[in-house]
Amino acid sequence: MPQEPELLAQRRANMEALARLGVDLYPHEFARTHTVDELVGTFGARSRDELELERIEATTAGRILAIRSFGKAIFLVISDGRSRLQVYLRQDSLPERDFQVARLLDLGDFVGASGRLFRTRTDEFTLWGSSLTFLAKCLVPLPEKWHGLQDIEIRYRQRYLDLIVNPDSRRVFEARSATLAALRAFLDARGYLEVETPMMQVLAGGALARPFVTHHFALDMKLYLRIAPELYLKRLLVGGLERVYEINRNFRNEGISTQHNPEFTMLEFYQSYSNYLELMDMTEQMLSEVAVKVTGGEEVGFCGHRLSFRPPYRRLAMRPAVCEEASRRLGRPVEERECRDLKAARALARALGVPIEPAMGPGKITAEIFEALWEPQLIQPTFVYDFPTEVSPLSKQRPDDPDTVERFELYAGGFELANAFSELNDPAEQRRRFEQQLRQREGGDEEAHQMDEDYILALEHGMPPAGGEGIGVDRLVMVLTDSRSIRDVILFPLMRPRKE
RNA sequence: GGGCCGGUAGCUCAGGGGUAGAGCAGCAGACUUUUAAUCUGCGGGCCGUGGGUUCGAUUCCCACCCGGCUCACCA
Repeated sequence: MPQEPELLAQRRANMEALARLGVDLYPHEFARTHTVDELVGTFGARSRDELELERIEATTAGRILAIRSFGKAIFLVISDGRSRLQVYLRQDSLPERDFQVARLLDLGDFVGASGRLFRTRTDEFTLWGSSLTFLAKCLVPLPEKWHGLQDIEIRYRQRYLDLIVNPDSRRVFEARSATLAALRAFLDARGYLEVETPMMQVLAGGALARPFVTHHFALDMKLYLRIAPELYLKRLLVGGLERVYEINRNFRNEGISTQHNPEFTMLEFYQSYSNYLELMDMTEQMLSEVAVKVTGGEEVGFCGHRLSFRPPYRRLAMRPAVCEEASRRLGRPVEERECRDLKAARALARALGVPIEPAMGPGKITAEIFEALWEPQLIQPTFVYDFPTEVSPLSKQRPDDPDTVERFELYAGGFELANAFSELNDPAEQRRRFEQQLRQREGGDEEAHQMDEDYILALEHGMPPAGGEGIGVDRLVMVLTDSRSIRDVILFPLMRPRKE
């Protein structure tokens, strides 16, 4: 029989001593007149004389983060998660039992206290306790007060500990909430309808990625967790909902990295009678507004850079950008037709040292070259537009150039934040694109798009011209909170379970 | 999946082939305005797991587990 670790046994002993005093260890409620944050916010700036004059009585509660005991007097620091407040307990100011309770407290316990606000000799804003109520026991020792919780694995696995001791972590998730609210406010103000579409789909479409597979017993059918909501949102355009958006989780069965979590939050919005050029302007307005609401300004610090979300953003057409950078690196003029011809594109990739697969066509090769040459240097918000049709099975072609689609991606901080295009609404062309994807799938590309007859049927009923966009919300929050890893902006990122 | 780095007390971290170290936290005592409280004393460890080398391994070697960064795939 393993012995209970000493630190846990000591806390349990304190709890049992409280029980012997007749203390309710887990009372059902506690009525506060103020939260700690309200007390600090409302009265924390009052001078000592003002507090003496006003004699403000208050009842508040929180978790104990520090105990400084002087025998017949005890200072507690309690927190409501937002702010911290010192509570002064002295034997001659409290009922006898309350002081006995105070002596049995451990760091991390929850308590409530009533008393009068004052300032100590050292000018600390403090509640002079006249009663103390035990509210909940913390049976496990918390991380240290001074260094906080550094172990990144525990921060992710036991996020509650991170939130208790690392105020910066809490701020990140407050900023995340503010980001979602700001995105919704922006779209709501423009007449968008927020909708929810299936997360479990018969066919995982709308993006190019490997899906998670599950099974429904009653219907005895295979189901996929969605990799994107796109094709359902566009069915709603067919249904006459002219402006729709969805903020929800996507699931992709791919690698995990500082920029990838298997489940991640995506905003997708679609606007009838719009196109990718309008969406660029709208994206600039949206991100500017969101940045101001979340961080207080259009400029944000990210990984040592100052990113400016003040419009307009730089705009780079993909093939000309590839030619420009390739010319610079190769020391000879590279022409756009080299990006459109398979043999020339292969040669170009080889010359630039960009790895490619035999099955890739010139469009895919061009996109690969672009990412290799440009992505790391796209720190300031930048629109990359006019993608090869080959890599964009759901986008509408340019009227003057069928090899190019009206599509852009927004880069910031060195990675992709958004993807948008004029939506392909011609069912016959959509069928041809799916068929092209099927050929790529047969060529070994697991992520090529599947044929979706039901979606084509929807298009056959007529979809108005429209623009649509997806924004990686986690990545946006990363940029707005200067977080290096996507795991820092997801409360419970996926971790391999611990053994035993 | 490949490469590099890490895992030692509740937390933050040193250390190193021969009894395991510090600070904070904890326990006992003193102290009725402290605030990283202070002072005195005391506990606390499967040194990630399993093998191997060795008289002896927490230390060296191998494998594995968990994590971080990075590359590849992707958003």
